[in-house]
Amino acid sequence: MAVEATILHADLDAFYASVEQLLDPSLRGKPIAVGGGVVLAASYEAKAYGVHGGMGGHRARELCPQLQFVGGHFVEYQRLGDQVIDIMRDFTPLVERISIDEAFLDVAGSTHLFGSPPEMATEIRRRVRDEAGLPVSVGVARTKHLAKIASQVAKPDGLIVVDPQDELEFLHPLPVELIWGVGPVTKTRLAEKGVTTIGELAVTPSRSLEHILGRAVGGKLFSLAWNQDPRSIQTTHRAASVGAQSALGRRPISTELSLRTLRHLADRVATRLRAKERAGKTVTVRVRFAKMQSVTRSITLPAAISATSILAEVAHSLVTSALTDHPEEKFVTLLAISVSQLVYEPALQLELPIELGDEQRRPGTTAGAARWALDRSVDAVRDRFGRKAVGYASVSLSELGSIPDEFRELAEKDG
DNA sequence: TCTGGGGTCCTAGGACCC
DNA sequence: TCTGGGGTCCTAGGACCC
Repeated sequence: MAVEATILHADLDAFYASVEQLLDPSLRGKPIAVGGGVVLAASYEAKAYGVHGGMGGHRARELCPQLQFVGGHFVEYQRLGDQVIDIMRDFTPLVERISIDEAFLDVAGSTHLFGSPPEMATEIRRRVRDEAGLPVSVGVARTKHLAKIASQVAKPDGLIVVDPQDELEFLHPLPVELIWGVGPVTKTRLAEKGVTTIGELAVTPSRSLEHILGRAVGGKLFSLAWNQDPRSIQTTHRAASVGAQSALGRRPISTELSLRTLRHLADRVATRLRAKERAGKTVTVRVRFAKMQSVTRSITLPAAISATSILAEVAHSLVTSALTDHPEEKFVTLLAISVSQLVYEPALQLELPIELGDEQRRPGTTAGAARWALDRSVDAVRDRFGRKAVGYASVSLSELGSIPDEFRELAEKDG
């Protein structure tokens, strides 16, 4: 029996920029960039000038003087992203969302309802265009890996179906960097060996690839070059870590800056942990110095934590250790906190309001539990009255960086 | 190309245990 | 006490993804 291509990969085109052009018709057809200091997303008109996500705003203006920078409508991004995913769920429950604007679908079980996979892909594209007003590219293939490559090749606003008997004909002429997992470093290492296409990769002995790239990467790339991809659609996933970071420009190292920034980051991370009813045992900090080189320090604690103040203290001690090891560094350009080794930690039912003093006086209550209880009460207040209602420290965002918090919640980098 | 934020996975050495 | 082999956890770094 013939194997069918039933995996779809759908990817909204230049998502943030497309939303801005949808909301403001005067921006349509023009080169625009979402962001400011850094380009978070560029419209296809801007990409034609070489502008792409992650690029500094200054450089982008050099490439495209008439480039128009627009602010972000973050609530709209989330709403439209959700709406598009909901359209996909009308075709199958087997939807794996991998970011705000991208998802895999397995439609093997719904062909009797909606027709062939290419017909479903066409209908999804039509509905996303009609109902959400956005262009979306779709790849259809037998494996996730190939479906994703097909959607990238289909961009912008296209559809590519790879029949199972044509897989290698489609795959082998393409450049290696289209493979998921091949970035600039791997691309360069392969190019040094004369390998630039997936077909050339496929005929390179896998032992040789493992020697150049390491066992895992080499073996994986060899398999993917022959379209061996056993991954299935995963409809649920739980995060393995929760983190936050803050770019600082170029600041002289000081305890004051470290404490204030870490307090803010710890608050962000711990609040999200508690919202997920998670706590973590391992705390990792990253310190980036001038010239962009960074070091990490981590510690695994005997118990999982989710309290803001404990996290801030642990992070501070780790950062201090990193700075002590690098006395030659005079500037820090970024600080980051991440918590991993997560465990489930259900929220206790607490009576509000909580008096911290009472908690501490209660027999058998540790200081850690008291702080945790304080954190929970702060969460509750914020739920009701908004984030700004309660703050641990008077750290304003303008002091920490130019990117508003809403940007931090949504990660997209295209181009 | 002078760089924002949130993640995943892999490697490698050392500690520690059996 | 010149001494093997395997497994697991911890830590630090790096490549990559969206």
